[in-house]
Amino acid sequence: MLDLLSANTPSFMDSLPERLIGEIIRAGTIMTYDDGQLIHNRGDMKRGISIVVSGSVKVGIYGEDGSFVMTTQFGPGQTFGEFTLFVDLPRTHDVSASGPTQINQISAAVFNRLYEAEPDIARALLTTSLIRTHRLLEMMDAMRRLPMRERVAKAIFTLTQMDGGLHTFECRQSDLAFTLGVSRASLSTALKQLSDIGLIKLGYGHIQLLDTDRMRTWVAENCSA
Amino acid sequence: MLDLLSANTPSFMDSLPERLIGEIIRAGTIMTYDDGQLIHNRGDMKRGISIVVSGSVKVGIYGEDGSFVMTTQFGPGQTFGEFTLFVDLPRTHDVSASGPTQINQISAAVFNRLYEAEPDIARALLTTSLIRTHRLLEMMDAMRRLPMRERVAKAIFTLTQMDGGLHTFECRQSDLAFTLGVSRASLSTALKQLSDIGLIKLGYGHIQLLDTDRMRTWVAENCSA
DNA sequence: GCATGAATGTCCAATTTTATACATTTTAAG
DNA sequence: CTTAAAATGTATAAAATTGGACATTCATGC
Repeated sequence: MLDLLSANTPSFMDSLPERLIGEIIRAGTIMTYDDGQLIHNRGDMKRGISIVVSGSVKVGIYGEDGSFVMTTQFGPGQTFGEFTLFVDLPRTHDVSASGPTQINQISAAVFNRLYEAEPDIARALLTTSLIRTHRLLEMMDAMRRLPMRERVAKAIFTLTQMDGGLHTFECRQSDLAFTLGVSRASLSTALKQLSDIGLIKLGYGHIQLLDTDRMRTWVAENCSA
Repeated sequence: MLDLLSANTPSFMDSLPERLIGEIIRAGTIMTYDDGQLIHNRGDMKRGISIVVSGSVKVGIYGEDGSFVMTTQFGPGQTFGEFTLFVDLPRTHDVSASGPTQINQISAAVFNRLYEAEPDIARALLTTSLIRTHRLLEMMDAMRRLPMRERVAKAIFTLTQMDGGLHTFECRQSDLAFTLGVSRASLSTALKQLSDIGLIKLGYGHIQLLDTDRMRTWVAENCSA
């Protein structure tokens, strides 16, 4: 799954103390969605927090023309929509199921009771929220400051860091382009360049990181200062 | 101040219950900085939370060539660096004082004691963090999906929403361009277009929103779907 | 092993954005 | 009123990115 926003970090459910996990599960209703089915609409004001139980969701925005710009994808244990509980703002994204998916939907009223009684819920949400902000800031600065090649290298590095240093990851270039919000043509060119430098090896349906340390060094040198 | 990240929203200190304000102030050390003085460096791992007491700070990233891409500017009551307390990640940005500025610097050790004892601190941080994430997502999607003109309109609308519907705001086009991370030439063109549509009126050192409602409608129609 | 659909590599023209430069307008100081 | 500095408006060429097209390569089922 191409989840740049929370890859390689503990989810909300992971961050919760044991005793609260059951509480949270009991607090909501498990809803089932088919592949592609809409879960939330951008602009909605309805309040409530959603937690992925199984499957995954795509988070992004549909254009009038039906185009979809994806921001991230969330898997089991991750939450979305939590800001609706604390701030009176419309939802920023359309969320739909990617494959058969179960979501634990907790209403604002029920969640707030738990939230007030159990400080550790705020602490767990805070940790995941801060990590997301950190990632978002990194992504945004990459978009603004870095040329395509560097941006792509950084994204690949981030993605391969999950699963504790997996060296090859499965993904079609079109999916990666979609996740990064760039055209497949540009991505292909950038990947070719990284391949020429010897940082990665391109395959059919997968990308191989040749040398994690060299990549780390290269990203540090070319993407930070 | 051109603060797209938290304009028109309560700061951390605002969100804190009365009785904790004094605690937070006593927990840290007030540091004084001159205009332009560096407060934190991107890449630093040193832990601690910083709260603006007076003045303001510019948050962004310096390029090797000395260029600076600003992400946001924070004023009194707002925090930065809080993620270093919960996550072992390097700082994402360079932070420097904008004008004479006082910062309340609280060490990780001291802050954590308060944080564990007082759940309302986590709750206050969570609220501001979620608002920032919301803004960041909106900004990022604007960058990816919207043409310059729409992006600029949206930014102006966001900025004029503070102070409860101020209709004119002081700023040089070069500053606004800087904040939005675009060239002054592009911004100028976009502003001209918005002016031609009749949404804004351009002045020397200020921009006037002619009709808040029309602008709201226009932004809703052109920037959302 | 062959056929077929899927995925990749690459080219081009069109578009967007930038950097740079310079003319014009506005402000404020003398 | 004059003048200089500051800010804005605008033109041009260069650069980056995209969308579309198409040939090539790969994987898989038959």
